[in-house]
Amino acid sequence: MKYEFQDCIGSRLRQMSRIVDNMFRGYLQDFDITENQMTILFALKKLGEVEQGVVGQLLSLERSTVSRNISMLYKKGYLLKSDAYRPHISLSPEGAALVTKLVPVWEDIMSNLYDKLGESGLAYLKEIELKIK
Amino acid sequence: MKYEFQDCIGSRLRQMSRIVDNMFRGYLQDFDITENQMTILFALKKLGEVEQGVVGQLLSLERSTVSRNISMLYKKGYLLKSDAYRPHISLSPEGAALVTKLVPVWEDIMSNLYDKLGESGLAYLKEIELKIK
DNA sequence: AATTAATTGTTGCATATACAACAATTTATT
DNA sequence: AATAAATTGTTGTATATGCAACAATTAATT
Repeated sequence: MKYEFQDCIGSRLRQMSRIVDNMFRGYLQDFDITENQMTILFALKKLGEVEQGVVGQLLSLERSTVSRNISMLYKKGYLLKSDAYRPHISLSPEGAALVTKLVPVWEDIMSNLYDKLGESGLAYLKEIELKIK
Repeated sequence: MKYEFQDCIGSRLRQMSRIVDNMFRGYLQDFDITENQMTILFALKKLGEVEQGVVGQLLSLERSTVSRNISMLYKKGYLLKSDAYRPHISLSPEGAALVTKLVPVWEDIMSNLYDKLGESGLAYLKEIELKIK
């Protein structure tokens, strides 16, 4: 056997993701949203007005997943949606306001993670990301 | 703003995990289990006979998640379970046989990922893992 | 222009995950 | 030994994810 079970890259990425997500959740306790939803709001802040598929493309999320995530954020009032078959979505004023409120919290999380990872850790992460994508 | 949204470590780890999990799923199409379930079977192969909490500890999984994951694998017949309140669980003969069948497939996946990541990528991953845990 | 093909979004179904509340058991205290 | 405290497992609820099948629309062919 070339590798040991504990080397499994899939398992380890999943675990790291869980650990970091747990940390995010701790910081987001007082907010109406989850870490995934925050990611989508941040993405839309950058993207502006787009078809929802663009979000999936950017985040490697399956169509159906995007559909439901968007739907939830829409129900919460954070999104605008044109009423075509493929509606363009964008942040509502409430969504934009929430992003503004979230940014400092997110920066705290990032600082916390930076303390753990260091400059080299960030560079390593970017390397791995490039190679995997 | 110190960081850009696309630098978000949580979001990026989640995405990398999704991408790699998708790849795993492709390889596991002909098997009766998911990539998560495979991880647990592999863990039990190493652990032997343990309380299920040990699995959660090892993989950073919440109690309730472990409970349900174990329950599913048990229903599939891959686990043995003593009938105490905190039963000791272990691989059943079927589970052990499945692990044996899975190993070469898993090695293929690992090779594939190794081709992408290289020796340095693996080292980077380990570094990040150490720093985050 | 009409038909065919491809794309995009939604819904049903299954698994994965965490939190909260609870139940059962084990460990500590007195 | 009896009671209190801590630990462990389960179940209800909510979100996250992907696949398959379908519907609606758009793009391509003829």
